[in-house]
Amino acid sequence: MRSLEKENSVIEELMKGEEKVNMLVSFFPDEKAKELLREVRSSIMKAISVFNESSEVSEVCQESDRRSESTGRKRKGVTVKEGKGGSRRRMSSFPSRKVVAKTAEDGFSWRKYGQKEIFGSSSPRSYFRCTHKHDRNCQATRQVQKSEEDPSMYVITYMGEHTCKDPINATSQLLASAPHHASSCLISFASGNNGENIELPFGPFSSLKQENDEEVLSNMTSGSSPPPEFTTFEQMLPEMTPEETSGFDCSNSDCLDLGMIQGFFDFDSIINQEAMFPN
DNA sequence: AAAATTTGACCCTA
DNA sequence: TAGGGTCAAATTTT
Repeated sequence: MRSLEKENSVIEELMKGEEKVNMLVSFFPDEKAKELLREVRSSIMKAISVFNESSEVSEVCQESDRRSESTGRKRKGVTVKEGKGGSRRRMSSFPSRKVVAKTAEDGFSWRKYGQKEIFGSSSPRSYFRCTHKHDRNCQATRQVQKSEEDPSMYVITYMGEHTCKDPINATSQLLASAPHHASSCLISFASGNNGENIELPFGPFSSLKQENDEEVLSNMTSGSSPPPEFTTFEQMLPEMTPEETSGFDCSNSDCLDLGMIQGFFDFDSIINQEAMFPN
C-alpha cells in the first residue's frame, strides 16, 4: 500500500470514528459526557487536519452510474421500467461540505427526491438534487437534517458541483456550493486552519444578511468544534423548513458564469488573510 | 396540467 | 444483512 493510500485509509478511519462520536453525543444526556465526547471529536478532527495538510483531497468520485442493468423489479404491483430505480454507488470520497445553518435555504433551487429515517438520529434526513439536474445536467445534491445538538438548526451536506448558474443567486450559490470554484476557498479554510473554525469576513454581504449563522464545519465529511460563524447571502430569506425550501426557485433568470461570480470576491486575498486563520 | 413532494421499493456498501 | 442513497409511481400542491 502506497503511503498516500495509507493516509487516505487513516483519514477514512478517523472520519468513521468522528462520525460515531457524533452519534454517541446524542445518546448521552449528561453534559459532562457530551463535553468529553466533543473533546474526543475535536482531537480526531485535529488528527484528520494534520493529514489534510499534506495530502490534498482533490479526488472527485465520478458518478459511475453503475445501476444494475435490469432487474424488472416491481413497485406496488407495477413492473418498473428496465434500468430505472435502484441506488448508485455511494460516493465515499466525494468532497462534500457540511454546513450548519438556521435555515435550509441557500439560494439554490432544489428538488426533494427522498427522505430517510437515519439510525441513531431523531430527525429524518431529506435528500435534494438540483432542480436543473436534467435540463442543465447539474449534478449538485445536498442532504438536510435537523441538528441533533440544536434542533432549531439544520445540518446541510452539499455534494457535487452546481453546473447550473443563476445570476440572482449567484453570490449565494458561490457561498453554498460549486466545490471546484467558489468553495475551493472553503476547502482552503479547513486545511489552512487545521480544521478549526474560521470566521468569514464577507464584508459587503454582512450588511445584506446579518443574522445568518451558517457554519462550515468541514470540507470533508465531518464537523469541527466549535463551528465557525459564517455570514452568507441567503439569510435575507425567511426561515424555512427543508421541505419548504426545496421549492425555492432560482430558475427565473438565466445562467451566470462562475468566473463572473468570482469577480465579486478576491478569494486569494481572502484566503491569504492571516486574520482568517488564527492559531 | 404541470411541478413538486411523498413514500416504499430497490440496490450498493460496509 | 443493516443502513443509507436513489428512483419513480402515487399523491399533493400550485
